[in-house]
Amino acid sequence: MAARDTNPNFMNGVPELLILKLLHQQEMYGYEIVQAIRSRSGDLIALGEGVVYPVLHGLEHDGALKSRRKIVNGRSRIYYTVTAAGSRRLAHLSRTWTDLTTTIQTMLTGGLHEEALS
Amino acid sequence: MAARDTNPNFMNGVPELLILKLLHQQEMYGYEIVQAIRSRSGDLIALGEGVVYPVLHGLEHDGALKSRRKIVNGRSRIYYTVTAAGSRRLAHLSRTWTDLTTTIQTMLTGGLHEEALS
DNA sequence: TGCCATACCTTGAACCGCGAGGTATCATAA
DNA sequence: TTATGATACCTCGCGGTTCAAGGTATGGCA
Repeated sequence: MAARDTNPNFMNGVPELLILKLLHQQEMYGYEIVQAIRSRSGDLIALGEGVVYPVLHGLEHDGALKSRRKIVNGRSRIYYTVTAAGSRRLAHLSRTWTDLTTTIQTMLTGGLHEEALS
Repeated sequence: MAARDTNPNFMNGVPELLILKLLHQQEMYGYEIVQAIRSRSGDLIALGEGVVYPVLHGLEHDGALKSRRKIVNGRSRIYYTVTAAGSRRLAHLSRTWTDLTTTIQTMLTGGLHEEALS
């Protein structure tokens, strides 16, 4: 429910971004997402369940995800998939994020139109 | 005063990072920093004074910056420079930030499946 | 005189991510 | 049998950051 109109509140939506991306690649359930993010990032990013589940619920509430219950090995899992709206949201978030980080990275390395530095 | 031991709290410290970087390049004062960030980022990043000044004070309090008052054209300015501790802090932050964003970018593009469009 | 740019500052609220805690089932080990 | 750990879901409240909005004061200009 953010929608900051000035800055995109910087990197706040990273969990949402990663979750949307994963689900865009394949159907997954919450607990699986927690571990997938951890392992695919080489343990650099470790989102707790207290982060992932609320994001999942929020995205579903916004119509970006849809879910279905499935029983596997006697365990109940809730699988999520990305809707068309979710895909759009992912594309938009992804682009914003890339623009922002690219800009920052440039400021960190290049600095500006002045390279007389060592 | 953060010092998240798990995740580096993602991108929270971006204002601090940018400010340290600018001051590492040259001595500047608060009002100037606000405009420098705005212009050098092509208006993509617009930090308000309510963000910049507190960060400046916090960094000085932590010994990462030192300041001196200077009168220019009858106007009082507080110029900040980076201390040795500040340089270390910048190096550390910068590295952490780059690692993190690189990882995320890889997760975003590494999918290598079908690609929708813009 | 009035207005805008400069230049500093603080405050309150909003927001987000986080850890801690809670429930329940299944597999394995003691 | 019991107990421990992994699986799998969930919520609550704290804390840290950012933000807009507001406040003070001076200088330049019309």
